[in-house]
Amino acid sequence: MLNIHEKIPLATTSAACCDELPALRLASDEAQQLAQMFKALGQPVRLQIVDILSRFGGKVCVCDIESQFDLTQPTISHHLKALREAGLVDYEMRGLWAYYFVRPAQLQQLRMLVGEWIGGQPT
Amino acid sequence: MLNIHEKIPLATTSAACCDELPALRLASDEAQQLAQMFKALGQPVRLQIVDILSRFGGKVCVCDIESQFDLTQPTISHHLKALREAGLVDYEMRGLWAYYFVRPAQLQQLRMLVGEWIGGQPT
DNA sequence: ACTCTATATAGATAAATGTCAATATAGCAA
DNA sequence: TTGCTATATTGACATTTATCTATATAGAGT
Repeated sequence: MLNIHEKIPLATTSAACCDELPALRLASDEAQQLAQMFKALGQPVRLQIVDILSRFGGKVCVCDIESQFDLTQPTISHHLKALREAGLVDYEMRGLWAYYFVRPAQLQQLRMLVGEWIGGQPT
Repeated sequence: MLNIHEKIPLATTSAACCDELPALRLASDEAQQLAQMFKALGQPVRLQIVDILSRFGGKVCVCDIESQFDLTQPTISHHLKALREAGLVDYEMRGLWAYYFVRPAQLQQLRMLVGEWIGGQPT
């Protein structure tokens, strides 16, 4: 039950502050990068794309991804780009086809962070 | 290396489709809910708020959260609302003060999903 | 009853996002 | 070379988002 104002008369406005609450552990740039990964997953279509790639566990042709959604090709391409820029997936060209796959190390980063968060607590 | 068109003459346009790629495992509404959690974490300020609450491991006064950021009170309030609506945090009023805390079960859901994704693969 | 304080809500605004239609790019096939 | 195919890029547009200022709400102290 943390509260900087606890036991300080209500009238007092700016109280000496918060050595109890540790400063941000996530440096701003680190938070930026992690947030970009979460954000990429924070869109149902992209979440499902990552789910497809992860569960298939290999390289999947864009055409197969497209066929799972009722969206235009440019829209899928746009979402794939967002996932690439977040570092969550990568791809490889083979002739005309592009094969996408997840980057497990990046997913691992997310799992580790969330794991640290709930590490101490009972489920 | 999945590709519905593999070994089908290029000229052929609509090929018989994709029984190899399993249908979406994440139902649309499930994806919606999970995506909302990821989206909530996909904003650096909210990510840091959750990090603060998780690492402190208890209930934290809004005033203490505000003091960590260079943002106005309504902006922090707005982000807390987004986290609440995603189900990631909850709060409790005590007099004038609101004490926020994480909901570990929801975080657990995220960790489980990501864990399933990378489960088979080497890190 | 009045005032002060902590938090939430409303309204405004600039910026970012998701989608589509149209076009570009580049490999393959005839 | 000419045309077809898979994917990416561009540009437009409506929606959502992050932020602020101003205001509302409601508990506490006097």
